[in-house]
Amino acid sequence: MSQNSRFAVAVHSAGMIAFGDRMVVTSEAIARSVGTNPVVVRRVCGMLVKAGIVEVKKGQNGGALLTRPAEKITLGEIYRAVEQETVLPVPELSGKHPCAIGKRVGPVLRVFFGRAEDCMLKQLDRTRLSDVIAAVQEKKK
Amino acid sequence: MSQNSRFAVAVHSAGMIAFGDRMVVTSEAIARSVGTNPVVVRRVCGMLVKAGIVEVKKGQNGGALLTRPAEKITLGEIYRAVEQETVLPVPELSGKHPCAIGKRVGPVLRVFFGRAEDCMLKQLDRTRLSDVIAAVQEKKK
DNA sequence: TCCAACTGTAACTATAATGGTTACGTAACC
DNA sequence: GGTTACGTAACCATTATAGTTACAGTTGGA
Repeated sequence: MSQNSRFAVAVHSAGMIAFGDRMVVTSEAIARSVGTNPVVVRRVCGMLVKAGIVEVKKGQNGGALLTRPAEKITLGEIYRAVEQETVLPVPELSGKHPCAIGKRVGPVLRVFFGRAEDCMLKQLDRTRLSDVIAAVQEKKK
Repeated sequence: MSQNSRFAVAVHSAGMIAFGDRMVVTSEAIARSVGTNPVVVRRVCGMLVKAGIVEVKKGQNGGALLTRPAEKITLGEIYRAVEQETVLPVPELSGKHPCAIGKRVGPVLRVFFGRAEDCMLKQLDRTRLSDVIAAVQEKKK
């Protein structure tokens, strides 16, 4: 798995935390549900903490807790919390570049690619964590 | 550069080919403009050929040619030609998974993530190769 | 007909991002 | 104080990708 599954882990984790309605959830329990290692979960949750999405209590009976109800958390927020790289990267070309036209292309592509990525993010912003949870429960019955 | 710049290379290449209005363009010339290696360009162009976007003539005076005017080629088409992986991957979890809830999450995430990605692709479909070329020329003056 | 110019592709290397794992220091609760 | 859980560093394995070299095959022109 070289592919980036941080976002998926983050959403899954946040969902689990929301599930534990007011109860703190340990990284170990989340890891079990996600199917990964507690350290991986803690890494991701650390980013969610920095973004103000979850709180973490240390020590005995410690674990994670959402800072807000799941209705007020969007997937876009979570995405931005754990990813900073662009999805459609345009490589920086080395300073001394011979082709005059080639030099202009990069910035232009960044504009167009950026617009496309914005569309994706807008859709993620429209989706709330509670929507995900609802869909999972829907499937349950 | 471990990041995926195939799409950027593909669009840049297609743009160059369009520039050579009816003239074939060699992989070497494209590579110079893109700032990469001719083999990399040929690899990407091969995918564009498979997608029916460009034609390639071998042999002396060989090179690439668009199969259609740039107005009829969208960035979405080019994207699909060179990328198949999803942008927001959800890891497949190993068959025997203990958590019943966890097992349901993956498919749900794929649906929501897929919607977001569709938005991105729709925007790319709205953008034509000619738009990119125009923007580059715009910048020129 | 032969040669020069291109492409297609295989093979190999280097790089970088990521996930998994172990280990250990630290904080909090009983 | 001991147990529980987090935070983080450190390291390894895996994987995707770009870059590069090499070479066979094709094509057009001298």
